[in-house]
Amino acid sequence: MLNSTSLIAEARTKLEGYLLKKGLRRSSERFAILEEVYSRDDHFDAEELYQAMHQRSFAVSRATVYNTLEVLVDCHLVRKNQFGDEDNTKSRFEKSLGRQQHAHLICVNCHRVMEFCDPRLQLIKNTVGNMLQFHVESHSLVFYGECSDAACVARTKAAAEHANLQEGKTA
Amino acid sequence: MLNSTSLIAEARTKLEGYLLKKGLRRSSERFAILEEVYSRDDHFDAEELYQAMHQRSFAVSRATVYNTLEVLVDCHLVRKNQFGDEDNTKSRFEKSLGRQQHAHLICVNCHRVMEFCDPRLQLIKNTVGNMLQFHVESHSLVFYGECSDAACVARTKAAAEHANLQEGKTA
DNA sequence: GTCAATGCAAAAGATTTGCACAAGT
DNA sequence: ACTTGTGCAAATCTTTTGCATTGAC
Repeated sequence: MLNSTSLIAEARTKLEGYLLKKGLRRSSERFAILEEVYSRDDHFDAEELYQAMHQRSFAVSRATVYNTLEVLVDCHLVRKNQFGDEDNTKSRFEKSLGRQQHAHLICVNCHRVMEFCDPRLQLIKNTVGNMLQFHVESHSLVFYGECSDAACVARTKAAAEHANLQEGKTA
Repeated sequence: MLNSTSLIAEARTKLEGYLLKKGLRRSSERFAILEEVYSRDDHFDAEELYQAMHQRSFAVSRATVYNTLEVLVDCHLVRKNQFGDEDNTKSRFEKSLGRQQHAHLICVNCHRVMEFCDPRLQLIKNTVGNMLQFHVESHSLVFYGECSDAACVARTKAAAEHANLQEGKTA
């Protein structure tokens, strides 16, 4: 298992190789954004990354954030997710180097994101490719449900009771 | 297996029951939209539904389309999907009555949508719920890859050759 | 020096919202 | 009659784009 220091070093090297191969420029913004991405362990959106870069006093524009995230996704240093939970319109990103593909669990109440690996998914992937003559490149598996975090459960229960009262009134 | 005539009848009945239970009104728009949804076999977005309603000469506003789709999703007559392919920002919908949950395959080249069922997914679902103390309500499994449609393959191959030329020039 | 990358602000596209009117209860 | 649903247009939110400037090569 790689520690986070060598992980970022490996990521930097990989990005460098990719940029050279593609004839893209090794701008300081690209490496600074990579640094920020690899310093985080969460599933962040473009705006959060933008804000974090500003707090880290390496201010980049939103355009550069979006542009660079696309580059990082292209060279497989970042994975892009579309979780269809509360905010169906924005993408969430995570670093990918040294981390195997995993499923995501989204709590429909508190929007917490959890991760889960299951080797059976790989078997399904193989079957689907063969059956439908489809060359599978990647996948996304998301489970939606209710997490067991105490605060979330309490909040949800209270909200449900409130909703029942409302329903009782109108029905 | 239900035919489409009885399917729509069942859907209408179910919607009626849901609206009554919730104290919502049985507006003609809601039933007309349900009708349109159940007459289709594809994965459509809100705008396509809006346009279809206008061609069917039952003009409804976009606001009503969005509002009604939410109602139909709530009562499980419609499923809402976020496929993160070409258009990461819009949702695609499909009727759900009488159709089991399935995985989707999205061709990254032509954006064709295919469906696929695998019982092993259910097993994963059970495992994940138990392991992480998470009550799974629903899921979304999407495979991205290249389909084997002749026209799509030819188009993609031509595009790839063009891209290689470009890369050769700059690198 | 050249051309791609950045920053900014404006544009675009999907969805939501506020308000006046229509219609289901 | 009462109050929710609808229609319209404006607002919102994320992401993309155009253009002038900066910086990597």
